[in-house]
Parts: sequence; structure tokens; C-alpha cells
Amino acid sequence: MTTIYDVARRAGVSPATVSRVFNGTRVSPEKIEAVRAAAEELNFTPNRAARTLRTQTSEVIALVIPDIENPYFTEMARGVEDVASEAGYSVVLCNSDSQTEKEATYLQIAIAEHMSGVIIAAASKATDLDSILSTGRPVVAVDRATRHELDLVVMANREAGVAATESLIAAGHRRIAYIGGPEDIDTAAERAAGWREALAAAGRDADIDELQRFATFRVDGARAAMEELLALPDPPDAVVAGNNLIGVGAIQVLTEHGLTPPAVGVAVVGSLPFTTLSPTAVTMVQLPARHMGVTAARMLLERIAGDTHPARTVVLRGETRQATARRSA
Amino acid sequence: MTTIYDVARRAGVSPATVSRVFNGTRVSPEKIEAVRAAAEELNFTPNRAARTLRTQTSEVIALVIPDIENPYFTEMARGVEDVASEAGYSVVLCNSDSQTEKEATYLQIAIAEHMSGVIIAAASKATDLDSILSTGRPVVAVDRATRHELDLVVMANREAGVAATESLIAAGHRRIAYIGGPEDIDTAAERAAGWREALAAAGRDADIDELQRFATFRVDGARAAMEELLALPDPPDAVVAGNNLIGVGAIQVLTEHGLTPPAVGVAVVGSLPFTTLSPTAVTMVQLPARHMGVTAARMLLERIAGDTHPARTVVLRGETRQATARRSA
DNA sequence: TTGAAAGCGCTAACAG
DNA sequence: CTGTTAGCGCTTTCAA
Repeated sequence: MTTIYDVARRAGVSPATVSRVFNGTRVSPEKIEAVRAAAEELNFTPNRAARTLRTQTSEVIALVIPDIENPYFTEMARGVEDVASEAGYSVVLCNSDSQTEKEATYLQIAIAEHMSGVIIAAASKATDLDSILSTGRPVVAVDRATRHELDLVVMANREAGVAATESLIAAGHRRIAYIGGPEDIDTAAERAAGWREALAAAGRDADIDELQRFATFRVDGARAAMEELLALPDPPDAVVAGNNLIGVGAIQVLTEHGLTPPAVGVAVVGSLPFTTLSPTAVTMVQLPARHMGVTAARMLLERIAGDTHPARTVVLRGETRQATARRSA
Repeated sequence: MTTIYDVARRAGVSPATVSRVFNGTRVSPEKIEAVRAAAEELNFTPNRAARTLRTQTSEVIALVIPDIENPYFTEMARGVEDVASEAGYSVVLCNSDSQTEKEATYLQIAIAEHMSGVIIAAASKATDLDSILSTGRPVVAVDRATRHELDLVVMANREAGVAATESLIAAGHRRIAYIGGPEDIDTAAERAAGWREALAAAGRDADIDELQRFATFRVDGARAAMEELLALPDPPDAVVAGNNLIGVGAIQVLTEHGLTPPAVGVAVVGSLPFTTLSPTAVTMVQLPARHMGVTAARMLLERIAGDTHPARTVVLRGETRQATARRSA
């Protein structure tokens, strides 16, 4: 390991000057050149642990997400990463697997490693940020609100639920079911509320409780829920999927039952990842996941830079891509 | 920030003893208890930067992948993460975006942060690991070989190409095209070789060059290639997709042309992520991505623990899920 | 088993 | 503009 002392000796300057060269404080051009050359020759890489220890900060931010295998979150991660690396920050991607304990572990690491800030899509309302917040580090919540007062970037979930449902109503469907995520996640609750609202407005909310299912935000849970709905005495002729993976699961089951959309209407809150379906078969309320990441990262960087505004909430709107195909019936 | 000195004072012991308690060296039960209690009360979190600086190592490994939005790699990441966190290591996920420069940046960070090791799916053969290897850190290559002699975990790519192609031959297809990844990535080259080999063995390799396309390993590149193939005077009646996303792109274009599989035969090397297609429509040679991650992580941990065997290569076999549907023609 | 003390590599006063 | 110097919080000899 070569250190600034080695570089300093070789360049004929003091260690402090080497440090200055690497940190952009004013140094004479000749010395800058000498230091650069020496560093090059010695293949010098500054020791970040030492820097972090000394400065009590590191140019790293943690991004905590509940499901690394969900393209919605990886797309968001791309947004975060692009902004962060542009600003010279690295991103540590932490997969909480929707478990509060794993979340807590990563948050501890963020503290122990002196990371500059955290962007978190909380596993649930139970997520506890007291300990990281008490260190004074900025935290930005994305996708889901927490029980703390924080900067927050979310989707217009209720609206998205309404839009998805209305597209199905417009296509002439009568019994429109809903499969959403866990009740204790606010995105899930809000999208469900949008569905209820749209059905009520259209006067189609008879049996509404029978047609609602809470699943996980994953493919398997949605599959089970869709099977249940199809087994109903009077099954739905359309379904709103509460997120992308629920849409995938629902469509899989429908296809297996010979009911490929638009035989049964499907509207998804979110984009179908890597879909091979005809774009006209399914309504998607596309959510700007990348943009959410970009926005959150910018807010976090502002906070890191010392911004002390009261907590802000940014709401991002989805864009409806209406299915144009109708039931062949 | 509370330190071991604060804890030591409160527990009535020396800082060294506090350190010992947290690192598992022998300390009397009473003192252990006192330290634990003091640490608890003070809400003490050990400062990792200091520890890293002192020990010249940190329980973090870097995982460098070319495309964080490809489920194949996120599935692999899950495997790595599960093994690593079990062993008390955190994983830093680095997205190189298939760019050698970004890769180099992350590798520098791995050095500067004293990370214990690196698992890398190299962007290309140009990937330069000299600098990280010269620090003595263990590196394990996954998915793709590098020009360095390293532990390596790869798929049986040629075989997978053969299996995919043979399934199409068995289904009665005659002109079987291939869309693969960039020529300079060995996985792409090997899968293409498997396709050529299977066609030659079946005596169907007339025009073979005309039927081969190099794309990126992404949806868009595959779409363009598929359009080209369909525009051929004598278009193919089947296509082998060199990876999952290429499969998605190819099927999208086919569907848009009214040629939803199995109208045109499709075999994919890899699994279709979140497919909504009937499972009988497309052959998939499913690659054990998670297992690849698990294996690589275990090898890396062994190296970190001091294992000095010569470099090993592990080859993982895909599992073919044959399409059962035939062309309706 | 425990404590005192040195030092990992860097940055930031402070002095010049 | 540049050098000297004192730690950041931890681990680890070395002695006791």
C-alpha cells in the first residue's frame, strides 16, 4: 500500500500538499504536476478508510429497497445511481427483502461506515429510522411513506388506481376485481382506494369486498389470488393489478385458464417488465420509476450539501397506456 | 458519536477490553456483561472506518455486474448476497453498464475502501484487473471469462446453444436463425458456436451466416435484429435467442408481426423474466443464475479465508424446458 | 485476563 | 502557497 507519504517523498513535497492536490485546494502548478507524476508512478490510490475516519464522512449513499428482483426498483436504482455517480458518490444497494431486521442491519452499516445519506423504500410502516436519524444523516423516503417526517418521493397512487380502473370500465367490463399488495404498505392501500373510488363513481361497487384481494407484491402471491378470484361463483371479467409483478402473476394464471387478455380485462398499475404481450392487450399505468430515483437522489444530495428546508413531498404522476383491444365476445 | 472510550469509561474498563468484547477475544464474563450494558445504554456502534484503517480489511465485497436491470444478474446478486450476509459480509452492488471505465472506477473504490474481494461479470475481454489483483485481493469471475487466470463460475454455454437449437430442430423448424450478444463476450460466442454445431449436425447449416445476428444483450438490440431477419427474402421460421432479454425483444417483434410463438419457433438461452406467455410456447434453456452467485460467493469467501489453490473453474449446466406447442400450420 | 500506548493513512488547523 | 503536527477510533503488541 503506497501512502501520501511515499508520494510526498517522491515528489519532494509534504504529505499535506499531496492531500491538497487530491482534494482540490490551491497548490502551485509545478507541485501539482510533480505530485500527479509521483502518484502515477507509484500507482497510488488514496485510502478511503483513513479519509473517512478523519473527515467523519464518506461519499457513499445507501439505497435500501425491498426487492432487488423487481424491475421497478432496479429502474429506480438506475436513476439514483446516475445522479449519484455524476456527483462523485457511490451507491451501495441494499436488499431488505421486505424484512425490517435486514433493513435495520443495513442502516447500522450505513452509520458505522459513515455513509453520507440513505434513500429507502421502507419495508413497512414498522421501519424504524430513529437511530439513523439521530446521527443527523439525511434520509429520503421513496415509493412509500414512513412514520417519520422526511423528504418523500412517491407516485400518485390513488390516481393511478383510478385510471387503471376507469380504463377497464371504459372497455365495458362489469365485474372488476383488484389484487393489491399488503394492507400495511401505503402504496397498496392507496391504489386500492383508487379502485374503490372509480367503481363507486361508476355505480359498479356491488360485491366490492368480495372482489378485493391482498397479496404480496410478488408473482406468486398474485397467482394464488387470481386463482381464488376465478374460482368465485361469479368470477370477475376484469382485474386491476396493484403492481407490475402482480400483473404478471394474474396474466399468467389467466393465460393458463385460456383467458389471455383481453378475454379478461387487465389493467396494471406499473409497467409490465419485459412483456411479450401485444401492447394493445393490457392497460398499463406506467410509473416513472427512474425519475423517482433521480428526484430522490437530487434531494438527498441537497440535504447532504446542508439544505435545511422542512421536509418536502414530491408526487410523481403515472402515464396511462390504454389497452385498445376489446374482448372478442 | 460514541466511541469505545466512552463505553470503556462507563463500564469501568479499558478501551482495549471493549474492543476485545466486540471481537470475541477472551474477556471475563463480568466485564463482558458490563461492556455490553454500557454499549447498549450509550447506543454504541463501532466505527468501521477506524477498524478498517487499523486492520487493513473490511467485511465488504464488491459485486460488479454489467446490467442491473437484467433479472439474470439480479438473481445472481441474490445468490451472492445470501451467502455473503450469512457469513457477515455486506455486498456492494456495482453497475458497470457494460463500460470498462465504470468498471475501473468501481475497482478503484474496492481498493480504496479495503474491500475483502470482488466478484465480477466482466464487461468484456478488455476488462483490466491487474491493478486490483496486484493488491492481493481475491477476485472471482462469473458468467464470463476474463483474460486473467482467476476462479471462474460460468454456464455451459455451448451446450445451452446446442440444446436450444436442437429443440427447434425437433419441432420441425427448417431455417433457424440466431440472435446473440456482442462477439467479444465469450458467453455470446460460445452460445453461437453451439447453434452452429447443432445446425451442422442436422445438415441445416446452409445460409448459416445470413441467419446470424450480433446484437447487444438487451431488448432494443434484439428487436432491431429480429426485424432484419424478418425482412430477409427468405425469412427464418425459428430463432434462437442468445439471452433472456434478446428473447423478449425477438418475441415482441414477432408478436407485432402477428407471428406469436409457436407460429415462429423460439428457443431462449436463459429464462424469460416474468413471462406472461404460455409455458408451452417457447423453449427455455434455464440457467441457474442464483446458483452461480452462491457458488461464486462461496469460492470468494474461501479465498478470503486464505485458500491458495490454483484457480478453479466451475461450469453450471442449464436445464431445458422444451416447448410442447407446435406450429398450427 | 487486562491496561498502556503506538500507529493505521489521512485532513485540517496553524504557523510561516 | 506550503510544511508541521495533532488527532479521527480502533486494534494489537507488550508488559503487568
